[in-house]
Amino acid sequence: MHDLEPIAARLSAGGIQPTPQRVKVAAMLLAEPQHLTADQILARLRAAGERVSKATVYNTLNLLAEKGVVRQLAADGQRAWFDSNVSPHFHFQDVETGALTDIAPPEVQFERLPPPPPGMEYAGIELFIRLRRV
Amino acid sequence: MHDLEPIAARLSAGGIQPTPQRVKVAAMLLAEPQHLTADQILARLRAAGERVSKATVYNTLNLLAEKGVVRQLAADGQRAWFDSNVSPHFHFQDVETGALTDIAPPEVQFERLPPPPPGMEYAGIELFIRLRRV
DNA sequence: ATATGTGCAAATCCTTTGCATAGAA
DNA sequence: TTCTATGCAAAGGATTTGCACATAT
Repeated sequence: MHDLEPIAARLSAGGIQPTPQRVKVAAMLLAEPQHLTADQILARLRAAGERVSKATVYNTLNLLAEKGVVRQLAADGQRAWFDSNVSPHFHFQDVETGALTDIAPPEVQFERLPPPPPGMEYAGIELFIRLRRV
Repeated sequence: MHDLEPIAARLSAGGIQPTPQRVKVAAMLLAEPQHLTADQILARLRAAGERVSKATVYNTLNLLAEKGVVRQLAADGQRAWFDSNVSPHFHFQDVETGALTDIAPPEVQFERLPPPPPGMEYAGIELFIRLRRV
């Protein structure tokens, strides 16, 4: 793992103290556009020889999501998925494997969306298009 | 709890053997348009004096969802939500409380949607508009 | 010094499973 | 009878928590 400085900078920019563990967790997810669970990230860190605890991985991912450095997805009712891409976009999901694929924003255009109820405002839009094999 | 006959009929129509427990579980959810977790349904059944086991509630809800009698939602990464409304519609979700509210289909119109990838077909669309207090 | 972060194991929450019993076809 | 459903408790997976230790400010 290299190029940790820009990752550390992104954490700092998000108001997160860039500790070595946090930078490693963030770097693993932000390495490329992808969707990973906490356990997958932990496994990859371990496989890469890094020593990070499970608690720290969870703490860090929650913190990153809260600060907007990564995006947390509710893709299934069982576990949280973390998306390295925080710009607006949508997802295909294979109903059989659970695999997630990005849909670029121009692929989805809304002709109409409801106004938020009184006293509320939009906090985000999550669109999943479930796919099955033909 | 009354009017169980039409519920039993809906189960039969869905190819589900309408046992007393299944009818009670289904009746509790289908009583009105609502979104409930398995545990909420179990608690309400118990509060109503019904004796149904947790395993049966889970088994039944999974079966109902599989057969299309109810709809299962991945509204958060922690637990499954069950929706009594199986006709196409979308949801608001309060990011703070997790509460779900229906959005009627005409409120959302898509000007454009991506075609499914080769060899795949649409299995459903799930749209959550997250809301926060202003 | 004082705040904050980390690691471990235990605890918690949600869901499924194994298996004996009960009920339906 | 024979197949299917139910209930209980135990097991399982994902996540959080408590607390002592380590690290940063």
